Order: sequence, then C-alpha cells, then structure tokens
Amino acid sequence: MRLSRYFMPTLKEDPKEAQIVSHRLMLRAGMIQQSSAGIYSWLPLGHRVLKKIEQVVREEQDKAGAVEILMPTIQPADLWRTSNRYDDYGKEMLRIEDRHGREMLYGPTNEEQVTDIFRSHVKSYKDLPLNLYHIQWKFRDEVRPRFGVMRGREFLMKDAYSFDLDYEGAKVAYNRMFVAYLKTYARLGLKAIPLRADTGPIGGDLSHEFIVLADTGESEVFYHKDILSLQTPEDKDFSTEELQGIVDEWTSLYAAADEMHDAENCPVSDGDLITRRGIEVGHIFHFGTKYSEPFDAKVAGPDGKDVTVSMGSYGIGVSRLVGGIIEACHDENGIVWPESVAPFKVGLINLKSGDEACDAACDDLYAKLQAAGVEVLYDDTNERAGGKFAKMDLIGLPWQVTIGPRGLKDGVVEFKNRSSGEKEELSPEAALNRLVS
RNA sequence: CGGGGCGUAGCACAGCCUGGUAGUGCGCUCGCUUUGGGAGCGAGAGGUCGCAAGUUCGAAUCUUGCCGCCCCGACCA
Repeated sequence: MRLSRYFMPTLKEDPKEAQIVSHRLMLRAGMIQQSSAGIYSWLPLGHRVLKKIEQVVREEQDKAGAVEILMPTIQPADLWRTSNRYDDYGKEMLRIEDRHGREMLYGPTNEEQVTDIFRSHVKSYKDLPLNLYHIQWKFRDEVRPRFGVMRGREFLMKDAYSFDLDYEGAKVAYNRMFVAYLKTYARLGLKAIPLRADTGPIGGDLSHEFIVLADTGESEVFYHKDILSLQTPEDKDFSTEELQGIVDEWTSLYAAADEMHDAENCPVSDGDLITRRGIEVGHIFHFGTKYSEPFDAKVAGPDGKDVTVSMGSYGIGVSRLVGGIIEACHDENGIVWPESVAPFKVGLINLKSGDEACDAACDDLYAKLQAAGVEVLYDDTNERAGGKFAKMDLIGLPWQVTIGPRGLKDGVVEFKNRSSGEKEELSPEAALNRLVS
C-alpha cells in the first residue's frame, strides 16, 4: 500500500479524551474514530489489526474442533423470556421495537440463540460433542464506557458454545478450549494467565478468566512467579488425558484476581508471589443445564432416553484485544506490534521522494515485496524524513526499510527492527531476502 | 447511578471573571527555498463559539433549561 493512496489520519497531539496509552495511540495512529460513548468506527489501520486478531482466534478455534456459524446481532425478546433473562438482564440490554411493535434487542450474548439452534436440529448423542462458535458484534449498554475499545459498548467478540452429554464430556470440551486459549494468546504475542474465576450461583470449578499483564490493567492480579515460565502447549491434537495434564499444570500454580485473593490465607510465600495489574481478555465457563433445561435442549442417549445436554461458553474479546495488545506492546514512541497482528509487516520509507534514483530503488523494492506477498506500507510522500520516521514509529510495524540517496551511493538501505531498535545496513536484495524468508 | 470536569477551526488550546462583530500553535491549500529524525519564508482557506430560550442597544462572555463528552467510584468481555 502506498501511503499517498491510503487513509491513515495520524495525529501529532494527544486527543484530550484519551487517558490511557492504548486509546491515545489508537487515536493518534488513525486506527479508530469515536462515534459516541463506547462506540467506534474502525479506520483502515485499526480494521486490519482487528481482522488479523480475528483470524488468529478463528484458526485456533477451528483447530480445537469448534465449528463456525454466525448468529444475528438483533434477537427477539421471546428467546430471552424462555431463560428468564429478558427481565433479569437489566439496563445493559439495548431494547428495540420494530415497526410492528415487536420487542427486539441488540444481543449482549448468544446463549439463548445458540441453544435454540441446537435444539432444533440435534437429536442424538451421536452428534455430540458439538462446539459452535461465532465472531460477532455485541452491545452492552455499559453505565460507563471507558478506555477506548477496551471497554466499549459495542464490541467484537468470539463466543463458543459447547454441548455434551454429561459433565465428563463437558469437562473435556472445557479443557480443549482452555488449551486453545493458551495457544491463541501466545500467537497474539501475549503472556496470558488463567485465573480461577467466580462461578456464581452455579458453582463448580470450571470457570477461568484469562488476563494479560499490563501496568494499565483494570484489576490487580496475584500469581505464583513460576506461572510465567510455563510452556505454551504445542500445536497438535491432544488426547483427553494430555488436555487434562496441561490444564492441571496451568491451574496448579496460584493465580487470582483481587476479588478472589485472600492475602491472609494465600498459599504462596511472599517471595514467590507477584502482584501486577491485568486486563481480562477472555473468559471460559461451564454452566451445565442452565440454558438447555429451560430450552428443553435434549438428545437421545445410548439407552434411548432423553438427556438434557451439558453446556459451556467460551469468550474472547476480539476488539478489546486490540487495545490490550497495545497496552502490553508499546514504547515511548508508539505501538510495537507483535508480527502476527501488525497491520503491515514492513514500512518502506522513501527519504527523498522526487529523487530519480531514490524513487527507482523504492519502487523496485516495493514491487518485489508485493510480488512476494509481503504486506508493505510504502511511504512515498514528500513529507520530510522526521515526520516519516515519527509516523512509522507510531504505527509500530515490525520492520522498517529506509532508502535515501546517501545510502544508495554505497548500495545500501537501512533495515530496522521496531522492537529492538536494531539497525543494519544491507543491500536492497539482502533486505528483501530477510523479509521474504 | 453518585461525585467532579469540559464543550470556541481537523487537533490542542487562549479569550469568558470585567458583554462591544473571533484568536494562537499544529494540521490543510498555493508559491518559493528545502529534504538523513515531526523544516523556513510568503500568501490563503477554514468557526451558526454544543443546542434552545432569556437579560441587553449589543452575548463566545451573564441567566435558565436541554444535549454531548471525559475523569473518579460502584459494575462488567
């Protein structure tokens, strides 16, 4: 993409409404534009990142055996009356009336909808286990939206819903998602920690929040220091026993959010306990028959008798992750994207646009990168060098190639890594090879 | 929902107290000079001062009502 033909409205100054770093950087990098409180438009750069994260999440869900569907944003009220949540949900639910006076709502979540789909079509235990997921926009009318996309009212979320014959089956489904989440966050360049979460009235031990460590995190977390050195599960199809082993390994070490943490009775000694702030980026939950019961979602078991299915739900806040990743990955000059979610892999800077030799060298490398399928943002504008460098640092692409007349005399270009700041002088061909391999 | 703050050009702000026809910096447009870390000079464009009512000869400025946004708290992916 040529910057001269792109739409990337960057700002030099900090917008005053943005207090936290990810929100400031997203606005300054021209990734989003606020529409109203907690509701944002995604501009090209932000949209690319959102789609990258979405794709990583999708791939890991697919690998874990979940099947993608897409449910609507607008749901009928009656569906929610079945589970008694139409009245219980309160003001966070955005209620709408259509032209015929029918009560509708903008979905804050989809348990009712997916259970309705399941019960309409699945009749036999032979069709289980089943895990259906979708990545869809949701709306929760938060009393106080804040922190940019990290706590918006409209947000993009991946929700998976598992259906099993019994608790044992549901536990396998749960473990499978638990492991998929560890892999997902690792691919996104994040160190995520699973915390035992409050299961509320349902009880049980099958609920975990995944949090990303960041100084600006919304809540305080306490954890055993060894949890940070645990290995991310490898990329393979695990057996039931292997899944349980991984979950046991990750949950045997202490980790709790402040509301669950009891300083008096903490099992970890002071020397091993680390306290930091974290951002919740996912939540997995087993809730048994809470929805299958009122929806009468049953399948015929092996003995021919109907069994009410055991369910779980598994959420990842996709749009929230954009902010969460920036909170975890930035420096004083701007964003430092993990390569897996960067909007472009490399920024190409033409230091003297209009100079014949310089233009030719840049255009040539640009064409070759494009031909090789490398995502490149080419700053071909005639802005001064300082502005170009500052802008590239702000948007945080993993690699930067700078071509100017001075280097070209010696046949070299500057090759820079955004994360380490390391610069090298390479021939254009060598730079190309680095980026293609 | 309780407490606090703010709405003046695309962005950040001054002007308001003490009413008199709208200003600064950045950004934008044009010209020239520049070109290796957010350039210099010159010339421009751009604002029903959030909305409405009131007071007044006259309101960005004073009064009242409304709307929007932000921050702290309680709540949440």
